[in-house]
Amino acid sequence: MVENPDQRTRLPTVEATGHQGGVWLRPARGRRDAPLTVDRIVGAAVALLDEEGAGRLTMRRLAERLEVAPPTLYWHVKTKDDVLDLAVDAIFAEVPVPDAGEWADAVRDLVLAWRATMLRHPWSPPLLGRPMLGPNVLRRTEFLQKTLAGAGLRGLDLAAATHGLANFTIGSALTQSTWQNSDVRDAANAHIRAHADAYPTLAAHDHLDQPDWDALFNQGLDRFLAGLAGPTGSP
Amino acid sequence: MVENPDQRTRLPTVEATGHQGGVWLRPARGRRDAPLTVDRIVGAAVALLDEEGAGRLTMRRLAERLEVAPPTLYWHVKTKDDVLDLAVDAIFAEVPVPDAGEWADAVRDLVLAWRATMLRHPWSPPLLGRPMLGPNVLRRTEFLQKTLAGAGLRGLDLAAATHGLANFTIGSALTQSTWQNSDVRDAANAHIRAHADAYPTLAAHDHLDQPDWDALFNQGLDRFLAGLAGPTGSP
DNA sequence: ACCTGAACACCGTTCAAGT
DNA sequence: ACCTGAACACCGTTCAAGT
Repeated sequence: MVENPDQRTRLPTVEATGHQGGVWLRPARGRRDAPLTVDRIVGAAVALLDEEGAGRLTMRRLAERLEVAPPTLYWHVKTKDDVLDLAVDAIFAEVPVPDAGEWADAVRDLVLAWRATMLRHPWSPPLLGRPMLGPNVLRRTEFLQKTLAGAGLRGLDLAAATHGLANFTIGSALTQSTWQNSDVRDAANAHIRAHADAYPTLAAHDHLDQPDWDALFNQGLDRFLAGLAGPTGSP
Repeated sequence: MVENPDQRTRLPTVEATGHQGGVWLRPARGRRDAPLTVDRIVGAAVALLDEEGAGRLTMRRLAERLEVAPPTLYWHVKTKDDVLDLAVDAIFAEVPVPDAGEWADAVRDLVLAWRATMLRHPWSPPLLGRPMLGPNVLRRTEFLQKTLAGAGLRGLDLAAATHGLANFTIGSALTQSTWQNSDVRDAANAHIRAHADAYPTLAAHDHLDQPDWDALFNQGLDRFLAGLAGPTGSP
């Protein structure tokens, strides 16, 4: 896109610097737009992941999108894995931290928003197997555990509730993000129907072709929350 | 490992074929061991994944382990993704399908074995985001749903129970496989303690440094099963 | 039918060099 | 301080060719 890059290496005569448009028209290479920052890299990574999926995120393609040479990224970021970790944490900034209020409502709001964010970025659930220690994730996990502690949970009950809610939510998002692609879902359903002799129950209930994933998740969440107020928990 | 491969390309004289050890000592190239099969490829892939993790599974390294040239794999298998899908299904053959009996016991046995298998192969949980349609996975999912249906669950209750159990189990395995590496866990804990002002609850409860992941999972599972016999479910 | 060498179009990352 | 070209050591996969 730089039409005559050699121009830059010539001695700076008045001709080259002052006339025919001058500095303003000559493409400044490097900092074309804003200067490159970690935030811009992460933003471009999230956009690339949203548009094309995890398999297409490449340091080279990311650099191209930022109009920068690939090695440039490594001045701002240590490895590609760093970019992925930052991208995961970045999307959780979209999850609103609820106001204090009835504990069960606050927990429900947080979990539902958490799930919605993962489903909006379906490349994210498979990445949650890496240590999530970014500020956005930790702040929301802190809120979850604090709210449950405020409801009276202690010790093992508290740990089981916090991890249980997170794990159920993550697992649900992982499953749903797999089957929400209608081509994949239809092929899966056809496969199960074709082997209805081996999988009669799955075939009869269209196990992988749920009409309402939201209702499924909500029922699980309701039961989980009801269980927290149950025999062992004490709120 | 072939000391003099050129020997093979010479005209077959008596000298080359019959003497000095002859066929038996001359390395037969290609089918050195058993002939290559999809099963042997998948077995080698699982071994490689167990020993070195997902990041080190490469078609080239897999071929090397099987003493075969890399393109050879592509006669038996279509893509690397196929190998991954087959590897995931292969490990679930380790999960025993319980005998019929008390439905809650059967479900518990299946889920606990499922979880144990994933934790024995910690590379597997992050791969569960791909369509799992292998016979081992489907047979066990069929058993789970059939057992829950036998307990009287129907419609949304049945779907929510089947997916809920699977999702909770998958999510738990994903989380635990991340934090069971003690180096990662210690670093995470140090990080949270260092920011105890921002994450007071997490820091106070050592959120990521659970002494007993099994107890955590068991409590969640117990509550889930209890909920199935509760207000909405009818068994 | 089954296997291979050579090659293609990529990767992530390093490093000396530019400005 | 920030960016680049060239290069290294890899990838997954294809294909014509061997046996």
